Amino acid sequence: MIRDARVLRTDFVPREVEHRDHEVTHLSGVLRPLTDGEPADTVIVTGPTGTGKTCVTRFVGERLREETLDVAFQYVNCWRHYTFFRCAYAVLDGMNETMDVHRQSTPRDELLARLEEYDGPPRVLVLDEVDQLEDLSLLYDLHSMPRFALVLIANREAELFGRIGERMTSRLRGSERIRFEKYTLDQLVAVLEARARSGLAEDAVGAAELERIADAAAGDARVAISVLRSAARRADREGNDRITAEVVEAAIPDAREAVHRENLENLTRHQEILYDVVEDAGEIAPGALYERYEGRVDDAKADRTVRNYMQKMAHYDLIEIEGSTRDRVYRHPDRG
DNA sequence: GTTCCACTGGAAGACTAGGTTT
DNA sequence: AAACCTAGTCTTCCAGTGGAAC
Repeated sequence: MIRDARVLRTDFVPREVEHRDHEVTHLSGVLRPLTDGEPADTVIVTGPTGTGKTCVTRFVGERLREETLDVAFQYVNCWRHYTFFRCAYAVLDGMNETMDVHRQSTPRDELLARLEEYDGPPRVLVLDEVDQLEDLSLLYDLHSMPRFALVLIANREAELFGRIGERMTSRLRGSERIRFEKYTLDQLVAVLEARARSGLAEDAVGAAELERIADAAAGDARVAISVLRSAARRADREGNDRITAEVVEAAIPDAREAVHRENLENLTRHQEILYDVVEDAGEIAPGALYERYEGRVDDAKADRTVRNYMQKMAHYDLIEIEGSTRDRVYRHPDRG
């Protein structure tokens, strides 16, 4: 039933992008000067998760490379490389410039100098989830190097500009913006149809089933595609040559669970204990949380550290945070 | 309206791990 | 071997916030 598993991965870049013509044209237009060896403006791409930001950017990058031999394209995920050092290192790594840069004890000045020395072809530098960078001064440095064309991807523009320094804000204010909106139900069905056509056997899934998946995904293509994948796997396992309505229903919680399980595995012992406390309580105030956490370990971290842990877990969607001062509560997402 | 105070999150610095230099 | 780097983690300190109690 599965003809090409790659197509069902959420990071797959299709040959044609569905319902994002305007965004594709806009982004290509901004990067166009690179084909003549001219520098291109910085682009800020914003929109909720699963709206095709990363996909469109990669798509445009691949097409640009097909058209022009002399353009390099590089993608860096700032969630995974969230410090100044790791992000700069990742950029250098993509340029094969890291051989003599050692994993540690390399001052940031040297990393910057090395970036500045770059004299290869113009390079499109995509910084995905750029709002996750904890030190945004790297943007300032990269922005001032004309050999790099920056594409900054963030969920919300306001958050990015809120953290960015004033001098950087004024420089970026004039840069191009591309905003992505959530997919409508019909658009999402079209996305799924395209993936099913090239990834699955013919007639493996019907229109009603795709619509059900699209509906459950609530405008998020990433969720939709991973539900489709797990439905296809499930059908395969059960020896079914069609994705039935029952298989779809069973696959919907699968996708959520898989992400959840993966995130839990990344936690440290202390974070795990905090997660357990919140899970047991369902909902808990900060004071009580810390008290119970302290009772369960004999080497408790400082309260400030616990607050950092909680932020991190909230980021992984493992817990929810509500309220900003005295009304703050931590909550387990499946309850309350 | 005023005061109280539980809580937040930024900043600065100590500490640790892992490397290089002398 | 000792002295000296750096990144990353954690702690300490504290101004600020806004809900709750008066």
